[in-house]
Amino acid sequence: MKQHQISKVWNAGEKCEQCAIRHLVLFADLKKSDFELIHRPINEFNLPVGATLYHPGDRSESIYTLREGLVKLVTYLVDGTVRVVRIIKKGDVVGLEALDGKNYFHHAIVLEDASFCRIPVSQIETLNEHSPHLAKQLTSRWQRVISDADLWLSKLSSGFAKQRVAYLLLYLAEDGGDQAVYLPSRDDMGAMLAITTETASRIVAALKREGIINVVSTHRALIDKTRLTELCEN
Amino acid sequence: MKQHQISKVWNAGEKCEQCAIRHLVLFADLKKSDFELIHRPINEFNLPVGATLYHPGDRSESIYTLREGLVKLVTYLVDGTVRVVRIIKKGDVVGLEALDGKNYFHHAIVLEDASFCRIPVSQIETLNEHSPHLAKQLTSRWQRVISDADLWLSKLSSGFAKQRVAYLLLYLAEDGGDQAVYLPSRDDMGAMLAITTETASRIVAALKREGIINVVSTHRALIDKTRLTELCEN
DNA sequence: CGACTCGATTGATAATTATCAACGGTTTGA
DNA sequence: TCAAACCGTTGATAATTATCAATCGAGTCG
Repeated sequence: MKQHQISKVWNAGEKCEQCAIRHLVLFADLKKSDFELIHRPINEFNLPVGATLYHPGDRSESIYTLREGLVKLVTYLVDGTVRVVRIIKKGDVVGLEALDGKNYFHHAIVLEDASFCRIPVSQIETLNEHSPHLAKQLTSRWQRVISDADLWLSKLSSGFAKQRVAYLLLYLAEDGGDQAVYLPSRDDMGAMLAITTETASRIVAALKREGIINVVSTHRALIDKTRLTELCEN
Repeated sequence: MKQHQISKVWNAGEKCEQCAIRHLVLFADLKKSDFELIHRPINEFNLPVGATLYHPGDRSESIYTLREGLVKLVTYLVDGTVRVVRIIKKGDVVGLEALDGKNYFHHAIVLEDASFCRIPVSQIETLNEHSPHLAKQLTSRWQRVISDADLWLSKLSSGFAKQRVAYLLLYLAEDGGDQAVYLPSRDDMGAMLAITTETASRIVAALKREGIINVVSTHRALIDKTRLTELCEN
């Protein structure tokens, strides 16, 4: 049975195509014998919108890759204010602090039905001793988190509210082609951009009136990237 | 001669005490024979206030540890706005993006006379094959950068300007004991906190009047941590 | 020494955003 | 089906911050 399951993962090219594990080159470079070793304790699971993957302070023994869906990382300030400090997109890794032996820092909350792959830290450590490729990929993951954080600091947390909203939408649209973008609740937008719910709402409403964004469902909208980009620049 | 120099570094406990390399455990765990291999190409150098360590886009072949001094990492937005996205303190590592084969992302500008230790990426890679301790330390460094970024996002980029200033001063005072804190120019404060120079100036001036901060030299001030903490909370 | 420059400060005013409040539409559940 | 809850929107007003402009003080240079 286990053998069957492992083979399934091995062959599950479709899902793994988007899986961060795939990009971590764990799959590409290891022999099939290693493969069993890797994948046995790794498991996949789903969480619905609103669910919590972990809370701050939770003991961390795994990192997670997001196969599908969207997740926000949330911090509460002493005065009760909520701040979303990061968005985890499909293919991203969450909970990297586990690799440093730290407890989780944030609330990780599902924004869109999510599918995760849980990877025990012990597994990563074992693999690190076998292959240098994993280390390279981890480096790259860390780096991505950092440059993302820089972007949030520079573009999503300064300037006029309207520009921030524009940047946010463009950010959410990244590597999503021309598909409809995830449109956060106005509350979440506020928490992401350090503005109030009302301000976020006003701006989104205005953008809708101007035809720059077109809501197609509760949390999906088509956006005019060109005009949004213009908004950012002036 | 070279032998002499190497021995000098080997024995230079005083400076290395504060050096990130020390914390990276390169020194602690390696044999003296390895040590030569490590330290030959590593060199130390100084830069004065205002100097630039690197520009964005510069080809990166080294990471740097800051032995002494203070450095800011700066980004320019498309509209010309300047944003300081990070402060590098004594013992911190700068330019980690080099390990991911990326060009540098920011302007790294010296705020207080700085002493750096340049470590070629190739050296890191070589060492990584020898010792798992280095990898651990690198993980830890990355983690620190990320949690710092989270702090900047949550505390230094939201809330009222006065609170942000208070947080900034407390942040700069971290692990500095009761010594005088580095007091940035009002321009830099603005760029760090996403407020204008004038607002920063008004707030600093007010804090001085209230006796919460006491300027002892151009860029040094004594601060009342207790009262600053209170400011953050209400 | 005096003119000059630079950074900090302050004032007056405008712009932006927050706050408080109300309303409409949708969904949920009794 | 109706009430309740929730979310988004909008209005009116207050608070905060930005902007434009001027002044002050320290330090520099001819």
